[in-house]
Amino acid sequence: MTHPLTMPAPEAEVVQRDAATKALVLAAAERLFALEGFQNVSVRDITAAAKVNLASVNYHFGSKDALLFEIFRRRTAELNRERARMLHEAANRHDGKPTVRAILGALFAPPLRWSAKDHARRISVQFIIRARSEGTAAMREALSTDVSHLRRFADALIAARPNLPAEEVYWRLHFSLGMIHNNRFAEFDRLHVLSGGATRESDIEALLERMVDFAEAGFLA
Amino acid sequence: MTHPLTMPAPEAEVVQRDAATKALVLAAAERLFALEGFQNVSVRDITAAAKVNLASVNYHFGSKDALLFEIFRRRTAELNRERARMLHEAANRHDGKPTVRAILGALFAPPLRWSAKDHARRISVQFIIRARSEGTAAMREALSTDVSHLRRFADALIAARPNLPAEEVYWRLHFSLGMIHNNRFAEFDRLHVLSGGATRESDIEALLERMVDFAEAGFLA
DNA sequence: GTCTATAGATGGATAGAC
DNA sequence: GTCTATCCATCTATAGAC
Repeated sequence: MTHPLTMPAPEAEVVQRDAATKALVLAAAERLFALEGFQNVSVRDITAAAKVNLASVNYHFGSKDALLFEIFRRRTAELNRERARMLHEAANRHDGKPTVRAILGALFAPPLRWSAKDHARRISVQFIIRARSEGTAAMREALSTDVSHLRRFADALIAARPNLPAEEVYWRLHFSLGMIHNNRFAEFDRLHVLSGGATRESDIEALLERMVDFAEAGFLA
Repeated sequence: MTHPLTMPAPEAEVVQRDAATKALVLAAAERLFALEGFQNVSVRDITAAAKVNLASVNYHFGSKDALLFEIFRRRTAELNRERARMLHEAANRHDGKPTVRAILGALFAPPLRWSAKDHARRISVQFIIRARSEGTAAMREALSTDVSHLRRFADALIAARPNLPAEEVYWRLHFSLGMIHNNRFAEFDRLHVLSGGATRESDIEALLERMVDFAEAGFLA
């Protein structure tokens, strides 16, 4: 025991460095994948950005694809949990039968609030959106789980609009999801150019209200 | 002249084979890129599918990226032309001031009709959608031109809803574009699973009307 | 214009020393 | 667990024969 007071035990130190390395890799990978695209980022890019060793990706995650999938799994689980929580709360507020507006709020608010300039999950939303089109076979497979999480939203919407054919409700849900999936940085930038700077995505709550207004009108049509 | 009646002149034959090879490459590349993603398709995959020589991509197009860009350029130009034509016709029908519904029809109809099961451009729509998220730097640059083609649609919508702040109109146009961009094969399949088979994208005209209904309601809200 | 062979570069994965 | 060196597969692009 050479430094009993200034240093942790060797085992603890190893565990700490281990966890730190893993977290550094996860953060760097998520960021690079979200910004550059999955196929445009190499393991070398990730480890260089994270300032860790090249071999650490394979050591901690097994492979590049496994790392990608781990990020995907964590973020979609977190997002789905938050959406389900908001839907549950909306149901509680409305005696188990939430309004179309409340359901759409639960669907839109989590990914939109994550997109706020100072939010810790800002980059995660971009990652998730990208995963929908560029994801690996394993990720596309896992998106079936996503369907089961959408089940509750579809059922709630059908209950909220009992006179509408279910098929119609599914299509409108599809349209609403399209509105969300279009919120990539590049699309915001293009819109900013088109509008001559009039659109600012900085006011997330205002954007959320705009989106809910638009989709709600579509559902009540 | 060995076969003057059964064969074209050698020069014509060469030109014909040339044009045929180029067309075969273009078709195979568009298809593979649309289905598998840009980075997941190699020049070898393309030339194998087109049953032409490996070197022909570089001979006819210069590089893999140039081939990709050529497909992108052709298809977006064709799509924008058709949208502009429909918008122009709608303006003519309404004394130069088309309704929100007619404008949305001109925006949605071309890519949706191309998506019909038996349409020659069915795969092109998938290619274009993919280009928006996976495109190269050159393609993203070219999407600025896309902005200028959207100008007319934005202006027409602003004129059709003069009491609405322009910023609001831009956001609603953004939402409407999101509805279109979400029409990837994978998303249709997922919706099909979620709805238990109730949604069939085979009836394109019905889907077009659903989309216009939804977006029009959002614009009139 | 077509085709084969290959140069030249990149990237995922791993062995083995520490 | 970390790190270097390296293997091996894959890919784009091109030279050069036909």
